[in-house]
Order: sequence, then C-alpha cells, then structure tokens
Amino acid sequence: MLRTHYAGGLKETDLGREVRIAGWVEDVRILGSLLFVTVRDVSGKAQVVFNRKEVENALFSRAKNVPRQSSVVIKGIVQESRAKELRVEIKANDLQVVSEAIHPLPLDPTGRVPTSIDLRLDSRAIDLRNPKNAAVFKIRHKVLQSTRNLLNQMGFTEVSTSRIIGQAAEGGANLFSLDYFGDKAYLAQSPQLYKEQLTLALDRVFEIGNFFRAEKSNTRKHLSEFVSVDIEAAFADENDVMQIAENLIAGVFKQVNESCVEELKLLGHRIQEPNTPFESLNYGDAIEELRREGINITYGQDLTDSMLRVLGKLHRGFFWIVNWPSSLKPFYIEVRNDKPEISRGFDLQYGYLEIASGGMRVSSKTTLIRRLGEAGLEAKSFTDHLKIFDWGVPPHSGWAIGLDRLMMVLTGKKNIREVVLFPRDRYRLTP
RNA sequence: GCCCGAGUGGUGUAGCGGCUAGCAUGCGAGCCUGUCACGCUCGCGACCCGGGUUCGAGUCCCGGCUCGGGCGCCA
Repeated sequence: MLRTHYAGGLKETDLGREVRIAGWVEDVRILGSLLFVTVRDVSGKAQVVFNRKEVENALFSRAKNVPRQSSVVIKGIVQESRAKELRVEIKANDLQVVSEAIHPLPLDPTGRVPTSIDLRLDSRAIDLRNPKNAAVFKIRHKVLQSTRNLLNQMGFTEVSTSRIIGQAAEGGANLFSLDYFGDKAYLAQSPQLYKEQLTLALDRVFEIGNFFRAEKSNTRKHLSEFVSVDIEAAFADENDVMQIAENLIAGVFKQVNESCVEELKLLGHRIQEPNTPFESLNYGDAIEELRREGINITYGQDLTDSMLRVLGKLHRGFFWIVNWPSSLKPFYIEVRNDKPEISRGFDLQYGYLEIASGGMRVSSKTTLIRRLGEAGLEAKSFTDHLKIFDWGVPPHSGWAIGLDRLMMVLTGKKNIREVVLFPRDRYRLTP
C-alpha cells in the first residue's frame, strides 16, 4: 500500500500518527529553512512541511526541486498546523517522486491562470486535476448512479442494445456509416426501435448509452457523440411517462443537491429541486406567444433555436411542449384519436435547452405503415421492425433524455463540451 | 455550410503603422523559520501561416488555418 490516507481526509484524530499520502505536487513554497509542499489527490489537498534542520539534505533538496504536478508519495507525522485555514499538516520524513511532470505543462491545473476550453480538451487528463473541472464529472457520476437507482425503483430493467445497425432508416439525422465485413453498417443515433421491441416481453426497459449523429453542427449544445437516457414502458401512455420523467429529474436534482455539496460549491452553482408536475405548454400556444413577441411564425412550422430562446425567457426552468402537429414528430409517435393532425409526442425544455423528447408510440402496424409513408420512408426498409407488430406488441410510451444537456443544467455550464470528458464534435476527433 | 469576432512567451492577456513588444502566471538562480495564490531581487521565454500595401507591419489589406459567438442542420 503506497497510501494509508487521502490528502483531503486528514483529521485531528490522526495527530501524532505516521501516515503516507500519495498525490501530485500542487505548490512548493520555501521560506529559508522551511519548505511547504502542497500535495493534492482526488480527495483534496494536504500541506507537508520539511524542516532543513531536521531532515537529510538529500530529502530536503529533492522536495525543493520536485517539478510541480509530479506524482509523489509522502511519509510523515501528522501534526497541528499553524496555517490559518488548516487544522493539521504532515511533518514529512520522506518524499518519493514516483513520476515526474515535464515542464512546461500545456496548462495550469491549479487554475491560477485560466485556459481556453479548446486547449483544456487537448489535455483533458491533466485538466481534470483542477478540482473545479473534476467536480463536473463527480456530479455526472452521481447523476448516472441516481438515474439507475430511480429507474430501477420504478420497475425498469436496464438493457444494452446494439450500436452497430444495418438499416439507416428512421429519417431525421444523418448517421455515420462504416464497413461491416463488406456490408454497409451504421452507428445508431438512438435505441428507439430496439427499446420499443423490448416492451413486448420485458415491459419496462431503460438504456443509458452513447449514440451518434453525423450532423455538421457547430453549436454549444450539439455533439457527434452524446449520451442518451432512454426509457420505454409497456401499457403506459404519454402522461405516464411524462410523470416518470418528472419524478426522475426531481429525484436526480435532490440527490445531487444532497451528495454533491462540495462539487456544487466549487462550481459556484446552485440547483433547486424542480416542482412537479412541470408546466405544460401547447405547441399552438407557443406559436401565439412567439407571434406576440413579434416573431414571424405560422402554425405548423418547427421551432428554431432562436424561437426556443424566446420561449425559454418566457418559461423559466422545466416545461413541456405538447400537442405538436403530427407532421413535426417522427413516424413512430402516435397521433390523437380525436384529432389525427395532433401528435401525442412531447418535448421537455429547460429554458431554451431541449432536454428530452418522447411520446406515446404507434402500436398498430397499419398506422405505423401509414405514418412511415407520410414521413417519406419506405416500409420495406423496416421489415424487421414491423414484424414485431404481429406478435402482440403492447401499447407503449417512452422518451429520451439528453444526459449531457441535463448535465449542463445541473452544473451551470454553457458549453456541452465542459460536461463530456472527451467530446466529439464537427472538428474534434481527439484525444 | 453561412455571418460576426479573435489568434502576441507554456498559459491568460496589454499594445493596433516606427516600443529594448508591457503585465500576470510559469520556469531558472538567489535571500528569508510559519508560508498558505508567501514575499523580494535577478534572469528565461512570444507577435498563427502565406501573399500584399508602406521607407517601415503583431499593428493596415487579401487568402488560408485554428478558435470563440450566433445562425443553419439536428433520434
């Protein structure tokens, strides 16, 4: 064991105890015969003191000359600190440099000098030594964990469907294609059809996975690879799954608030558990509101980014947009019985940001074939999917939450790249 | 893909026709026994690339590349 304690975990109860910590050197300050080394690890930092008069020359100069950000193991006795903000520190009797950092480093992970996001992403591993940047991913971990727990409690079974698919159907976004032993294959943009098929036997399923979209987007909220939280529930309608989304999101907010106090403080970001149910806005009313704001839009047009920005100012926090024209929703979304021109799909917004979309699905084969036609797609290329509708597919509903976008809300970050470890966008394929 | 803006030491920036190209941080050398973004002294290190205008170009013009913002595209 290189390490007996974490740097951030030293307490007064450790006074007098010999400990070993392992981390990286954040700072070296020398005052005559006294040498202060700040050592950080994932848990926080500890101050280490070397006294020239009490330790060997070799050790003192090794400590004095260790390049910052090098990995070190330090042994010493915990003593009371005279530092203003510290209770305890380590009076060192050994320091081993286990891996030296070569200077100049591409950025300063202590955050004394800011670094542009682009450069930070080029050096992501060391960028995460900055606790503010690491905090984002500790929160992300908590979000994933709570999402799994909450969906599990709601009776969902977690599944993993394939990312490599043979049909580029579905319309909408462009897919990345690849060579599959001489056949053309594609990277999935969504588990949509698979998760619908699974409701036939597994009833309620969810999947958290990476999906791909070959759009040449150049924005702060789009990536070529993103993480989607998908659910699909048998014998459920759109209202049922909207409620599930509300409970899930409120639950995630609550748990992040409870267990990520330090991380949120580091980010200087506050979150408030949203009240449920969320506000619900009819598409038609949204159009009216936009027209009142002087925006030139007519019923039936899709809402553009700038329109969503306006709506986001009028409706703070989470809100649903419902009762969309059927023509604006994908073929697998059910339409209303009384008014087939109105869809049973919904979008979830957080201000201007689209967080999720979903709806009641079509479960009648003839309706689905008709809807495919209306969407300009060929039923022929959906043979594998269509056949399940002969096998007693239950009525079902579901949605997909963009996890990265939800992370933007939870961390207050304005650029989606901040909340993804190694983002892939139009111009970035590495590291 | 379109529009706008920006590229200056490792990092973040100031300068916008003639400067020994300034500052912060970093790095190197030195002084200091309680620092804590320690302090102080000295030093190191930079004008994105290619054309053009001009006596003279980080500075102005054109093109390229890269980045940022907005738009568009977008299960």
